[in-house]
Amino acid sequence: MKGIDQRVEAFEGQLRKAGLRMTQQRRLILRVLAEADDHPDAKGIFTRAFAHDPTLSLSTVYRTMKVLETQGAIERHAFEDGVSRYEHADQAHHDHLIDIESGAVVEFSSPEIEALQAKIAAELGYEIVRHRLELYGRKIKPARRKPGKKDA
Amino acid sequence: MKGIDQRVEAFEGQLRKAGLRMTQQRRLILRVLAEADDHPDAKGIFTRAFAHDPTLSLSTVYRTMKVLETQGAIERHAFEDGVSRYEHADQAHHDHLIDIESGAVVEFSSPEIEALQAKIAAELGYEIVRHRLELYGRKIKPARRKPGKKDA
DNA sequence: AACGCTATTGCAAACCACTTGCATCTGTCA
DNA sequence: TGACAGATGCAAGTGGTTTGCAATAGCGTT
Repeated sequence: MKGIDQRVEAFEGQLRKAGLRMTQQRRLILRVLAEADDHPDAKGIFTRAFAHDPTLSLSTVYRTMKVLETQGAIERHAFEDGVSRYEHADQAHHDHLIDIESGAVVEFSSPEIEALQAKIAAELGYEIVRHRLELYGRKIKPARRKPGKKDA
Repeated sequence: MKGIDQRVEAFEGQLRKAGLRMTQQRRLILRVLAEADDHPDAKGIFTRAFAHDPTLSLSTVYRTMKVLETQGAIERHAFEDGVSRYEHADQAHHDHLIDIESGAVVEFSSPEIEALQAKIAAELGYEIVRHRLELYGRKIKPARRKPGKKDA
């Protein structure tokens, strides 16, 4: 948990520059996001923030998420169930592996895949603007052995 | 445009086997899907089918899509806008490149990427059940030259 | 420190894609 | 041909997200 306040302050400057305001609500939502280590949806963010400010409304959360996304402060993802989930954007690019049993989201990145994507797109006459890569899988139950190398 | 009738017939047998019925509506929707070379959504399918049978209802389309998906006759995709789009499933596995300017969908497949995905998942202790890979890009305007190699 | 302009908020209603309850209709199979 | 269970149409219901509007509150200015 490092640098949450700095992040909020930095974002405040960013907002100001855009002629927007740093309100209590935005500060709160920003904090909730910074403290989250998962990928909460709007309702999840609302619930956590609501605990600190019972006057907050869900629509403000939605509106704030849009502002944050426009400002590039967060990223929005929609996994299989279709609901938008958010994560703060101050991390390196990565894709997601979703555990279809637990719903857990694991992040990963693969320069090789990115390179291949670019190559494929180029061959089709396109340049990639963005992409979406999600793997849906289930945990491999490791063979009951000495925890060395595992088979397939 | 080959084999639409055969496809419909084959699917009829498949339905029967599952204790389901081949209705006029399903026949019609199946035909619309077989004739489609794009990735229409429910409303699009409805519109096309409705032209042939004005008594058809949108809910029947949705219900039919669910049946078709369950039977493995079609695949459902949800691109960025979140609405479900469908395509018949009698083709090889592929992913999609979406032209962000025209909305056109180009299909492609890359065994190399698939292999990398499996490798990455394995390293994280997962086996992939399914995945979603979408590239969003824009057409590269070719340099006005002899169509040889192009710059960046 | 108070002022005013305008962004922002809360609330409720609206939207949109999709689903569902129910009465009716229609494949299917005997 | 008849009966029964599956399928349909319609309208109402869901669930996530957006929006109109009047009230509130940042923030630069005085």
